[in-house]
Amino acid sequence: MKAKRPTSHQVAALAGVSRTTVSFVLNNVSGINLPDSTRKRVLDAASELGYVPDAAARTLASGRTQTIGLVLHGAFQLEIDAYIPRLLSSLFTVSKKHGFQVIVETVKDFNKTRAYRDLVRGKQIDGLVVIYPNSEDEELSELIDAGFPAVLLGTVRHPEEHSVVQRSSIKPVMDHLIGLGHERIAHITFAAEDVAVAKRRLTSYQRYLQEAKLEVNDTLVRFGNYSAESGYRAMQSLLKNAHKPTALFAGNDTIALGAMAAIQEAGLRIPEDIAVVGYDDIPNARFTSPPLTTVSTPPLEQGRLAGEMLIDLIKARPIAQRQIRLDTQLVVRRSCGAYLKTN
Amino acid sequence: MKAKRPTSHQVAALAGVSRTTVSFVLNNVSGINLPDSTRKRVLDAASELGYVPDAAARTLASGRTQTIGLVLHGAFQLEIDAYIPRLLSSLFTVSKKHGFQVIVETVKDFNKTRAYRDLVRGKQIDGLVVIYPNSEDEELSELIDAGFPAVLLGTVRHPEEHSVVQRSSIKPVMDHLIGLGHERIAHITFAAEDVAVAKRRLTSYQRYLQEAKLEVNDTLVRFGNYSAESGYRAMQSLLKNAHKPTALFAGNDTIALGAMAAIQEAGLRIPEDIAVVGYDDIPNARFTSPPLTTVSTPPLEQGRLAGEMLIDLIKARPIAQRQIRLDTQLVVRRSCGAYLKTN
DNA sequence: TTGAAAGCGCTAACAG
DNA sequence: CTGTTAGCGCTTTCAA
Repeated sequence: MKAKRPTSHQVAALAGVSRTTVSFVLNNVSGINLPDSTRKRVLDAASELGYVPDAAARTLASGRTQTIGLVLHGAFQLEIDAYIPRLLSSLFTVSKKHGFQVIVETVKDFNKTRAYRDLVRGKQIDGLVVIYPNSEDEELSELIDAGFPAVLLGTVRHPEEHSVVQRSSIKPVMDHLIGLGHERIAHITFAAEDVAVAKRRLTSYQRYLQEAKLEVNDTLVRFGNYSAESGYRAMQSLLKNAHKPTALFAGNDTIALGAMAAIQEAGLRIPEDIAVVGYDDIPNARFTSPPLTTVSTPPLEQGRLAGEMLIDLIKARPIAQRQIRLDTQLVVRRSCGAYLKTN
Repeated sequence: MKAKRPTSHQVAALAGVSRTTVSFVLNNVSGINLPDSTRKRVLDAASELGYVPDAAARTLASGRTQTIGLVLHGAFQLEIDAYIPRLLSSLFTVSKKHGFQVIVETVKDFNKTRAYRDLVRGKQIDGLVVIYPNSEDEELSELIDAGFPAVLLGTVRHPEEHSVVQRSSIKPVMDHLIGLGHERIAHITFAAEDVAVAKRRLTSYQRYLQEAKLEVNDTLVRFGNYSAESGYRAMQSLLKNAHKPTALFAGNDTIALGAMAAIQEAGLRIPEDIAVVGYDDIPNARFTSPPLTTVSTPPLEQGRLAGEMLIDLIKARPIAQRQIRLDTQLVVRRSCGAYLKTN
């Protein structure tokens, strides 16, 4: 691509106007009334030359990058968790619709990263979406305090921060399992405790057990690490308990898949011997054997809303609500449910 | 973030040198021998001020963006196919390691898109990775002919084009199924025919059937569309055939998952009634019920190699080979295999 | 070995 | 309503 690209100068020359006018037309600057004829001449000239503005020059001059940064937990989330790609997809779509690019920044360790700083200070992005931010992330707090546009997903850290989160459906899950008569309900988290959402699912699980006067016991809890593999191993470990659980609440569907494999491999039936509930309702959840009971969550909507909120923020438009809470819903399938009632 | 960011000017002032020197030090320009003392003064000044170069200014001046563009088939690939996110992950990782950002461009219709053009002409990227490029994509060909760095994944269009592809393992799959005695083997593609890889899997399937003098019949073929859902429906349709297939070769694992659900829902057993083979060996494949026989493919390696090749291309370094072909391997699990032999 | 200075291509005051 | 012009912050050639 050594070929000289056309510049706004050439477009101006061809259209017989100044570069200013070209800029006005191409950026659709409001408050300027150009005759349609001029406008058309410019547009025609631009398309004839195949003119596309140089992004860097535009950014340098305007201070806007038309790019948003998406920060997530490195390899784990992208390689394994089926929720994230769908979130990404809708974020890409909505961003594109509004003329924004998305830069994805994968972060290994949230506690010692310069990911935000370099992206923000290098003026590469106009705003930030952070998935599952760490509650103690100081750098993020500083950025937000300084007024940098940011939308957090999944975790509410501070009510003033802009966020899109899901309402929890842990209570319906636990009510359902307890209603079926289960008394030894195990839990496998989908991530370590430093991921706030994973931790919250765990503590909610414990709270609802307590409220139902059921056994709250650490021997019924295991920590997964995003992958089906980790769910598989966690379940194997749970099956070694003296008193086996009669039900499992998995931190997410991927964990549940691994756990189901471990259960069936041990010669136990789902749900007759052990009922299983997941979380997220990934597209495959209805195609497991048996189909997985889970909580349906809206990744596409979450991505879209986060993108729209961030863009509003970037454009300094008023935000209706700083915190959007999305509904989630228990979806009962065969992996737990009617079957047990007939026992 | 209204706070004025420090510029190279201020770093220069603090270090008592010129901006040129700052630029030399920060960019590690070779062929310039600066005394370590100067170098250190600059580095110290930069870190004291928290200086991060303005990306746009740097790009404008240097002509380099340090960004690569990744083009894929919109929502479908990202939301559904488990292969893509893993590829992305490794591409992100390797890019980051070499100081490159990644811009993801999702494309709806490869036949009428300006995705490449705007990204390239807007000088937003230094190079391009295209996943499953369309064989007839003229725009892409023009770009490559013009010498723009590009690496294609999954599809070989022209031997001269840089690409990272997988060796096919269709033959081992078909050999295995045929060796087990199957005579009516069905196939569900993972995408429509315009995706070259999907098409190639189909034609290979047909070729090996033919070579084995087995029935090649369009009633045994269905077209899926990435999702498990589409595999599910395709299988339901296959099960309506007068002569049911005794084995299924699914275009990928996600399709296989849906198909397995349809088979089991119809009251049939896997592999006793119908054997199933997938493609990709997604992380969940060993946790299906029964575990899925499939072809293991190396998304992480593919992403890494593509990234490295592209960066070599961008930096005009010599490329060892224009085409990298990765090995794939049949992984036999219970969804087809030993079981049938005992029948 | 270091510094001066000329752009890179665009935007957006400001002037006309 | 349109054109002139001064930067935006950096890289890099050339000269000192």
